[in-house]
Parts: sequence; C-alpha cells; structure tokens
Amino acid sequence: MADASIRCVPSATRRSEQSRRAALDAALALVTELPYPRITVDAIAARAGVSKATIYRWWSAKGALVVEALAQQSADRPEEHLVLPDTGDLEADLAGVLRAIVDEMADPSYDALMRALSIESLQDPALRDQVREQIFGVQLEYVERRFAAARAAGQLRDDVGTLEAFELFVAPVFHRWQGATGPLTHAYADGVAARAVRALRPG
Amino acid sequence: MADASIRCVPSATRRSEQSRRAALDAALALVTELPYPRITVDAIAARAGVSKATIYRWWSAKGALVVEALAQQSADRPEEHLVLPDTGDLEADLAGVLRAIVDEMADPSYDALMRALSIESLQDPALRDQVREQIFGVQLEYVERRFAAARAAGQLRDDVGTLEAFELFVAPVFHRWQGATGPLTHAYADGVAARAVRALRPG
Amino acid sequence: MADASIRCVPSATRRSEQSRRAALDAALALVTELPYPRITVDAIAARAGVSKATIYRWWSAKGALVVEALAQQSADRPEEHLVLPDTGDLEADLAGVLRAIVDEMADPSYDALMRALSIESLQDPALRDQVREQIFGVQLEYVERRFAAARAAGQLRDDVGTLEAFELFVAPVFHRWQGATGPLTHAYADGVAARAVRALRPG
Amino acid sequence: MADASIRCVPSATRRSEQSRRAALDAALALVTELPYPRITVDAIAARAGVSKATIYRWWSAKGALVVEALAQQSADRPEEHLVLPDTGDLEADLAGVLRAIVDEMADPSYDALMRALSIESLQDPALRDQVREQIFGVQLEYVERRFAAARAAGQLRDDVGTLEAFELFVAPVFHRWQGATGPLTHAYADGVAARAVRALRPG
DNA sequence: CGCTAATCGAGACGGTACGTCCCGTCTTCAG
DNA sequence: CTGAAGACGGGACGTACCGTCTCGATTAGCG
Repeated sequence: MADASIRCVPSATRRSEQSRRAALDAALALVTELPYPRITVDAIAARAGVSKATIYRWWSAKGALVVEALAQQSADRPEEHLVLPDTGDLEADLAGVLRAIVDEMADPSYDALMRALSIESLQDPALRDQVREQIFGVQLEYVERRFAAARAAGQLRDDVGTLEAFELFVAPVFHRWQGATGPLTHAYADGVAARAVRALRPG
Repeated sequence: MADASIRCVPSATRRSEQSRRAALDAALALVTELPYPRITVDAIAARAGVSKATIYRWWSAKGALVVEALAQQSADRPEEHLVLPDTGDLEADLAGVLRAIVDEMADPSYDALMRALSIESLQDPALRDQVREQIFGVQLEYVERRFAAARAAGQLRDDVGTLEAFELFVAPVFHRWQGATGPLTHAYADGVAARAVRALRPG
Repeated sequence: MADASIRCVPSATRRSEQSRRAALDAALALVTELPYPRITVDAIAARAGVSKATIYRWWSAKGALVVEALAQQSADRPEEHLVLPDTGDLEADLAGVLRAIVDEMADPSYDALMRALSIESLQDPALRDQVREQIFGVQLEYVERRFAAARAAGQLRDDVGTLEAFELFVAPVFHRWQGATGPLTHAYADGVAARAVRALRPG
Repeated sequence: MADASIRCVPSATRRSEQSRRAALDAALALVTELPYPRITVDAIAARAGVSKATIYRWWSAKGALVVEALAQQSADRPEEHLVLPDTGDLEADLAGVLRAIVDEMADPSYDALMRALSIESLQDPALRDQVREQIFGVQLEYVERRFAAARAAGQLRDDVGTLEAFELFVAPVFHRWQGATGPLTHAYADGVAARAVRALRPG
C-alpha cells in the first residue's frame, strides 16, 4: 500500500506531478495510436510538452515509462480487471469473464496496449518482473478470491494451485491472441471455461 | 510438402542460393549470441559476407529474415519439433514432451530464439502470420497425428478440436515462460499434462 | 582522319555499332534532362536499352561515355563550332561569334552540356585532356584560320600566339558563364571583342 | 566587415562554435589531402570528431560545407587574396599578381581547392552564388581599389567596368588552368598583363 | 519574504543503425 | 557465343532515434 515509487535518485519532492502525468498520458495515448516500434521518446516528450531530459530523469527508458503508464491505468480503473463474480456456478462465472476478455481483445486500443506490454516484457527482464507484479499480480489476486470460494465449496481439486488454475483458463486465450492461431469468439471462451472446469474438478 | 517458396518479388531464378543460406545462417547464429535488439542488419550482412543491399532485396526487414531463418531451421531439423510418441498412455506422452519443452526453455539459446520470434510477431502482423504458418503450423501437424490416435482409442472428447487440445497443454507453459510467473519444472510439466488429459477425457 | 578509336581491348570488330550509338545518344539526352550528378550509368543503360556490362566493356566510366558523346556531337555538327567568318573586320567577326556563343549559353541544353564537360574535366585529368584535344582543339583550329588571315593583313601583333589570342576573347565569356558573375548579353559580347582587338592590335 | 553570418535555419544561438570550426577545418584539410570525389561526409565527420547529424543540421550537403570552409579561410587570411600593390605602374602590378597566381596554381593543395570549388559551383547553382558572393566578391573588392587609382591616374578607359577589367586578366589564366590548354609560366603571366593593359588603355 | 538550488522547456550534440542508391563486376539465359 | 537482364559485394548517402549535455527561465522551500 505504501508508495511503491522508489524509482530514481533525484529529490522527488520537487518533482512536477504535472510533468509526470503529462508524460504518462502521452505515452498511453501514443501506444494506442501508433505501431509500437514507431513510438519514440522524442514523440512522447513532444506530445506531453515535456523535455526529453525530464523523461530520462525519471524513467530509465521508453519501456519503463510505458509500463508505468499501463500499470497506472490498471490501478486507476480496477473495474477493468478480471473481477470474477460468484454465482456459485464456477464454469458460468469463468465463461463470463472469458467472454469479456475476448471482447476486449477485439478492441484495437486494448490490443495495442497488450502488444506494448508484451514487447517490453520480452525485451527487458526488469520490466517483465514489473509487469508481473504490478499488473498480472493484481489480476491474480482478484481470481484468487473466487477460487478460494470454489475450493471451499469443494469444486476444486486440492492438487492445483491458484496460479495453475489461473493459467488454465487465461493462457489459452492469451496464446491464441498473441499468435492469431484461431478465432476469439464467445463460443471459444465457453469452451475454454468448460475445459478448465473439467481439469480442475475433483475426482 | 509442395514448394512453399513463393516469397519475394524479384525474378528468384537468378537468386544466389549461397547468399541466401549465408544470410539465414548468420541471422540464426547472431540470434543465439546477442540480445535481440543488438542484432543489426549490418552485423548479419557482415557475418554472412553478404551486402546489405542483398538482404534488403530479398527480405523486407530484420524480422522477416530472422523468422525465415527460424522457419528454415524448423524445417531442416524435424526431430526438434513436438514429435509426440505414442505409447498408448496419452498423459505420459504429453508429460514427456512438456518436460522436454521445459528443459529447452532453460537453454539460453532457445530462450533467445523464442524471444526474438515473439517480439517480431508482436510488432508485425505479417510476421505473426508467417510464424503461425511456417513454425506453429508444422508443430501442430505433428501433434495432430498423436491426437488422432488418441481419438481413435476413445481417449478424447468429440467436442474438442486439435487446436484447442494443443493449446490446452502448450499455452500454460508458454504463458509461464513469457511472463516468468512461475517455475518451469518437470513437476510443473507433469501437472500441465495431467490437467490437459482430464480436460480432454470423454464423459 | 585516321580512326582515333584506339580505345579498349575487346575485339572491336564484333562491336555492335547499334549499342554504341544507343549508349551515346542516351547519355546525351540525359545530360540535357537531368542535373548532372543525378545521371547514373544505370539510367543511361536503361534509356539506351543496353546492359551495364556493355557500357563498361567499352567505356571506363560515366565520364568517358559522356565526353565521347559530346565529342561525337561536336564532330557530327561542325556548323556549331566557332566558325569565324572573314569580312576583313576582325572586331566585327569576333563580336558576331561571341554574340552567337552568348546566345547559346542561354540555352539550358547547351548549358547542361557545358556543365557536364567541365565537371568531368575537373574530376579526371584524362578526360580533361580528351576534351582539350577532341573538342577544344577542333574549335581552336577554326579560329586559327581567321587569325592567320588577320595576321597576314597586319591586324595582329607578332608577339601573340593563336592560343593566347583565342583565350583573350573566349576566356572572359566562359569565366562569366561558369561563375555567373555578370550578365551575358550582346553588349557584353561586343565589349569583349573590342577589348580583345585592342589587346591584339599591333603598336 | 559587417557580420556576414546569416547562414542557416536553426536557433544558431545554441550552436556549438567548436563543432562548427572542427567541421570546417576537417573539410579544408581533407580537400587538400584527397581527390575531391573521395571526400565523404563520414570522413569529414570522423576527422572533425563531430557527428554526421550535426553536419547535416547546419549544412545541406558536402558542397555547402566545403564552400563555407573555403570562404572562411578566404576571410581569415586576407593576405592571400589578390592584393594588388600600387607602384604606379599598372602593368607591373598586374604582372606581379598574375605571377603569384600562376605559382599558386602549381601547388597541388591550391589546385585541389580550386577544383573542389569549381566542381561544386557547376553542380549546384546555390553554391555557385555563394562562391561568387563570399569568395569571388571579396577578391573583386581588392582589385577595385587598384583600378580606382588607375582610373584616377587616367590609365583606364572610361567604358570598361571593374568586373570587365578583372575578367580581362584573370579569366585567361583561369581558363588555361581549368582546361590545361597551355603552360602557366611567369612569361605567360607577363603576357596576359601586357594584353590586359593594352585593352584597358584609353584612346 | 527573498535566496539558492533543483527542475523545467528546449533542443544541440556524439553516436549507431537504418534503408536506399549507385558503383563496377559477375553470372545466367534467350536468341 | 553475344549481349540484355539484373543479382551481387561494397560503400556512401541522408534520416531517425538514442541517451547525454548545456542552456536560461522558473519555481519551490529553507533560512
């Protein structure tokens, strides 16, 4: 809960919150507007009305800025996370969330954001860890609650951890999205949910 | 099996096979030696003893060259694919392959190749499609055979396609690799196989 | 009169006159169409419908081809040389020729040709010599006749050679053209002629 | 005398004088060391310890840089201009300067500089104008003074402008240098001076 | 409340890699 | 067995970003 922003050396009290927001907003906007490799620090600085020096004073590189921007957005809008409802019917709850994810993936902006995150994660282990903790971790927490309830209701095997369960229904969708290896439809989402539940069912 | 080499514009008859191989080999070598963003077209050209113009004559960019190099390697060494054995025990067969995959992912060279492929796929839809068809597709074919046998043996549900089955056991591993969200151990591989088989079992 | 074309090694008997003319014509055409540095051997070859290899077989470089093309034209159209009339009035005869030169210099094509010649002469001593002998020399011969007549008529000092006399009325115009240091008008031409004649007059 | 440095677009206040001098000096040095076409922007940048981008930020091309370098040198060393002495004997004064010019033309460095200037002037009208104003113009001014004195002393015709007078003794030498059409000796210089004076003499 | 030092915008700088263009050579293939 | 077509290695081009830096101008917070 404490301020996680142990980031850079400079005094940090003097830091202009205005510049910081401008940079993050500009980064976010550009990520949805341009193919990722065409986003440059110069462009972000220009769009934000901020100097390049200011950006490099507070972030180590383009990637760190982009990842922080996305984490920030993720923190600002908790409703967009994987908030699993609990109707008692695990498969239906999962299917609902997967349908929502599939719908979101069709949105070019969301697609662009995901792409940016993935690229930076793949290029820099430090950013990958940051993504895992600040974005993936948050999502995992939400899922954990629902699974705890399911476990309590005896709907989950004992030998499957939350992370493995989470992977079981998220990874296929993500894999298909990233590789464009098949259609991302509601029917597909339902199928993934059904298979996940079968795999997780006790007995 | 047919000639898949409908590739680029120029006459293609006059093309120097020697230069082509040199470029692909150099690209492959560099991918395993350097962090991906540090690989430059100049370096590939120099290593291959080929001019930059020649590279740009036949490939649109670094990414296309790298992807073709990997696809080529994939075609040259079929033994490194997902060749699923058929012992009759589907879960054991899957677990064996997943263990092999997990081992491979620990190899820095393989890691670098995968990273390169993923980054390029994410940056350019055309390359993503090329990867899907020339690399992913080949792997899928191998898997298909084993699943056909399993299906014939009544070990597979009727309502699950090969692609979905494939995703079920490959996507979690890939997801965990890419996000570094958990350990990639033999135990984990076994767990994925077990869950996949449960999800695919009829009834 | 003898064949001056002791040029290159190849058989020369087999040489395709058609290709040779096509190349020279294309070079000439391009010189008048494009700024000189943009004229490339590829462009000449393409325009001529001749292969680059053929060009390099017979000429050492672009410059040699261009210079030969201009020399050829110079030889083909003797009427465009400095043909000094002989009316008995040396100053009037010179003024007439200088006016003609000045008019020609206003023609963009002629301007382009001169530019090409000068550039090549400056870049390569061998071509400079070729220009001197095949183009300048021809012009000088024409002038020599008129000056011989003038000398016979006692209108020329004894201590001035033809070359010096020639320079006296040609160099100023050429210098002004090349440096764009002043207007090139008929009045100017007349002035140059007058000064030249004063300088050359005996006594 | 006034600040002639109205040159390029960008802010110019922030411009690094150090980089500017380094680039000009390097260009000048290379011009005297290498045949002109072999001088590359990369080489100038490397020699100057300056980045290519900096060169292109302030000069449009190699030619502009070289011309400015020569103009700069011309401004820095006024003693090397055509400083006509005034002994009262115009012909002797001219002959002296022409002998000096002829000697200079025998110097390979000077030859290279002139060649470079001429080539660039012929290839680009903008540079030709720059040469005329920043180099030729300066020389002309020096000559003008001597001619004003001569005119005051009644040694010059009224109907000949300074520019024409200047051409009369400079153009032949320049023409002979550029075309290599004859020897550049002291005797020749004396002859040119004599002819020029005859042409300019009143009556 | 005014001094002083950090931060800000602007943008020039040394670099590195880019992707293009042209050179002059060499190979292939149609006539 | 010529010659058009054009791929090739080489190398310079001019551009685009990178991340650093130097400028004044602004501004915050300690004295």
